[in-house]
Amino acid sequence: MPKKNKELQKAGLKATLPRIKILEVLDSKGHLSAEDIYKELILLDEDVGLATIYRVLTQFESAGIVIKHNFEEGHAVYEIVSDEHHDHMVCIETGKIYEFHDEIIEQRQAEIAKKQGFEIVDHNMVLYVKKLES
Amino acid sequence: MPKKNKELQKAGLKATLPRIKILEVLDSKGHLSAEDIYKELILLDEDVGLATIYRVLTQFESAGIVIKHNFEEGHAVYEIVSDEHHDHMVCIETGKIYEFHDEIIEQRQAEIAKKQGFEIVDHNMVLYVKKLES
DNA sequence: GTCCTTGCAAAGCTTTTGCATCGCT
DNA sequence: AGCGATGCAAAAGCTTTGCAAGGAC
Repeated sequence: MPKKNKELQKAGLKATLPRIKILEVLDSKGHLSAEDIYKELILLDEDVGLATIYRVLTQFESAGIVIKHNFEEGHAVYEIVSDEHHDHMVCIETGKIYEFHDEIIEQRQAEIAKKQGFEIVDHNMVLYVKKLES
Repeated sequence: MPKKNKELQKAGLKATLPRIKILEVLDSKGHLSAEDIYKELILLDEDVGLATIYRVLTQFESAGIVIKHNFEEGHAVYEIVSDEHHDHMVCIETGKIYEFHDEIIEQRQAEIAKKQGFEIVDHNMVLYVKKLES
């Protein structure tokens, strides 16, 4: 449990209650918007201001603790950075988010960039899908 | 030149001056935000309200005339739909947008979705790149 | 003439910021 | 104690909407 404190201190951030709670919620629930986290914390009887959540998420992003995604719903969603990179698949019927990783695609992307004289700094790939007829 | 009128009528939209002008600007300048188009039209001495541009772009999107992209700059950018699908590469140093298409990646994406019991409805792939050291 | 479109202003949403208070270390 | 962090409320984008006036067919 003091693991999260270490994580925060390593990033130069004081281990405050709001920050720890936000990390915990992200850990257990995955892909959330600032508002989602806000509501989640209210359910847990933790009174954290929405502004604080935005500030903390921005700091976490700079520290490399979370990634911010701009899927297309008019708001950003955040997730904890895991060891291995992955991309996302969003079901347009259920809104559920699935993760996947494909080395062949990653390699092609690097080649494509290189062919034009670039190197990849980051990338973003989202597949919008729906269940196949059964 | 009456080509744009036909295009609009086919979509069930009256061929009004604002709509024609917006199409022309998108045709010549590529990837633009609503604000970009607004400024561009002012330069051309065409007085079109920003709200109209948003409304027209939304209609164009529904009609399949333009695509809306949510890159990550806090605003959407639009481009005319071309015959062949393509993805984007954004240079983080210059902000320039490059287009590319890769059949191998497209196939992998379809396979990945299928393996999980889904079919792809749409997808979004953006590579953020920078120039290789020369 | 009818119905769709437009422009302006106002409202809506997500996100950011100012400032006094509070809380880690 | 000191300085960073928080909360509230206000402000700042981008985008949407209501409504009266204007334009296409």
